[in-house]
Parts: sequence; C-alpha cells; structure tokens
Amino acid sequence: MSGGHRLELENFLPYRFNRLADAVSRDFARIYREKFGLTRPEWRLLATLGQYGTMTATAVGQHSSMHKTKVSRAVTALEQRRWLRRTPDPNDRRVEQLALTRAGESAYGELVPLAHGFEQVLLARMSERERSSVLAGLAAIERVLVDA
Amino acid sequence: MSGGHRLELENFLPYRFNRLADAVSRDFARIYREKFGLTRPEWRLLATLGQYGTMTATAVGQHSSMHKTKVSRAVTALEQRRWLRRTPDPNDRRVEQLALTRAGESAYGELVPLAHGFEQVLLARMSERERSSVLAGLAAIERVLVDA
DNA sequence: CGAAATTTGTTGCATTTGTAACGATCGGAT
DNA sequence: ATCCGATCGTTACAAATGCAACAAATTTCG
Repeated sequence: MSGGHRLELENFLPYRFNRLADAVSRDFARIYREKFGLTRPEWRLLATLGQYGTMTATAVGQHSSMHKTKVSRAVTALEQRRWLRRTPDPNDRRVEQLALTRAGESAYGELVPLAHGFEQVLLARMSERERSSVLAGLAAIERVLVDA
Repeated sequence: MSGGHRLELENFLPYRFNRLADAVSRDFARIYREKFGLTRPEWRLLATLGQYGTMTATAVGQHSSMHKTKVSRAVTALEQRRWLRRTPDPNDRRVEQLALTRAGESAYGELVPLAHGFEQVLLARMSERERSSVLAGLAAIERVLVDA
C-alpha cells in the first residue's frame, strides 16, 4: 500500500534533495563567484588541487564528481588565470600533472576559511541533535547510493 | 578552531548535498525519461498539476521551485503533447489557468506509483534509525534555509 | 612483436539553462 | 479617469552542459 495515487511533491525525497542542494549551492556559490568570479567547476577544481596537491585531470574528476569535459574546461580557465600549471608526465605522455601555482594556492587559502565559515553558519542554527541527524542522514543516503 | 587552512571536499556540506541530489535525481530521472521522454521541468509541472489540480504558471513555479522560464517552456511542451490545457482567466487576462487533460492525468497516474516505488527502494535499504535521521536531517536543513 | 582494445583529454555540436528585456495587463494613488 | 509601478508570461540572447567523435598514447593479449 505504499503507492497512493497522488504524490506530495514537497515530501518526495528526490525533490527535497534537489531543492536543498540548489538552495545551499546557490548561497555558497555567491561567495566564490562574487569574490573571485569562479564558476562551480572551477571552484571544485581549485578545492581538489588545494586538498590533494598534484594530480591528473581524471583524478580530479573522480575526487570532485565532475565529468571530464567540465574538468577540461575548468583547467583551461584556471590556467589562463595563472592559478594552475600543467606538467608533462614522463611516465605517461597522454596526461599532464596539474598543480596550483602560488597565486592559486593563495586564492585557495582565502577561500577555505570562507567555506568553513559558511558551513558553520549553517550548522550553528541547529541544535546538537539536529546536527547529528543531518550528518547521520547524509551518511545513510550516501551508503545506500554506493550500494546501488 | 573551525577554519583550518585545508578543506576536505568530501566532508563539505554543500558538496555532499550536491553529490547526493545529483545521484538520486539522475536515477529517478531515468524513470520518467525512459518511460515518457519527459525532462525534469516537465515532470515537475506534471507532478504539480497532478497534485493541486488547476493553477497558474506562477503558482506552479512556487510549488515546484522552478524559474518562470522553465515553467513556461514545460507548459509549451506538455501542451503540444496534449497533456495540458490552458484556459483564460476571466478575472485576470494576463494569466491562464493550467490543468491536465485526461491523457495528462493518465500519465500522472502511471508515474506516481513509480515515484513512490523509487522512494521505497531507497528507504528500504536503511534501518529504521537511519530513516529517521534522513527525515530529521532534511527537516533541520529545510528549517535553517527558510530562516535564512 | 604487433593488432586490437582501452585510456586520456580536447573539441564540435546540440540541448538546457539563466538573465534581461519586452508587451500586455492589473492595481493603487491621485 | 489616468498615470505609475508591479505582476504575468514569453522570447531573444548568451553561457553552461552533456554527448559523441576524435587523436594520441598506452595496455592487453595472441
């Protein structure tokens, strides 16, 4: 009896997830967009290289959940900004190792506290109990999705 | 001590929300895309009219969190499919009342059980405790976002 | 070794999307 | 009644996106 003949969209999980992600993402995007004029793929590339150091475009895509065309275009953009440099890989001439330049590291260093701050503001409005629920809920869905 | 100088993207809330919504959305989209060739805006329009009956384009946008251009284009698409009909509003000649045709209701009737089924599969993989966390976590974030 | 299949990253093309501008209409203020 | 601002919905335009095709390089395996 789970499937009635009507659907309450505002209680439907896929819709709620999307609504949520859109709202949060839009608010956070304003930070890196207004401060540095970055797009979301560019921000993710910056964040991934800042976190892991040198890596290839494919690895960036895996760690940041981005399609390779998004990565490719973001790499071009950050390279033109001189925030990123490509180095040929002696072991595999198909790939290039990507790393942030000093300017890139500097921008990353400015953005990280803003990111943490944004997250803190979000969490600070909740009770401890709510925070646990958010984290546990996220973990549960992530687990289910991996299995799928 | 909240803002370190590094950011773990995979633990960063906006990133996790996006990743989650993308994955769930992509899986569910396959259902209405493969079965009826609907886009997401079209599905949302169908779901909103199916749930609420007759309403204007602006009201659809409010209830389904869609920009008015998305609604406008989805209305055109469903109208050409003969799933939707527009009726002039005698009280306000700027708007038209939108409603599903019998064919539209029929498609809606087919999709609702699939939507519920999809949601059930997701929830069935969790423990009762996890399900409560998901719902409580969603509610908490939605509350916080409304305040903001 | 060498042919076939796979991987890596870029680009062309079509689709989707958002922003801004617009015409038409409505409501309020005078 | 008549401006003036706000609202409704559409459309033009530009930007973002995904898909498919591609060249170059590597790996697999007979």
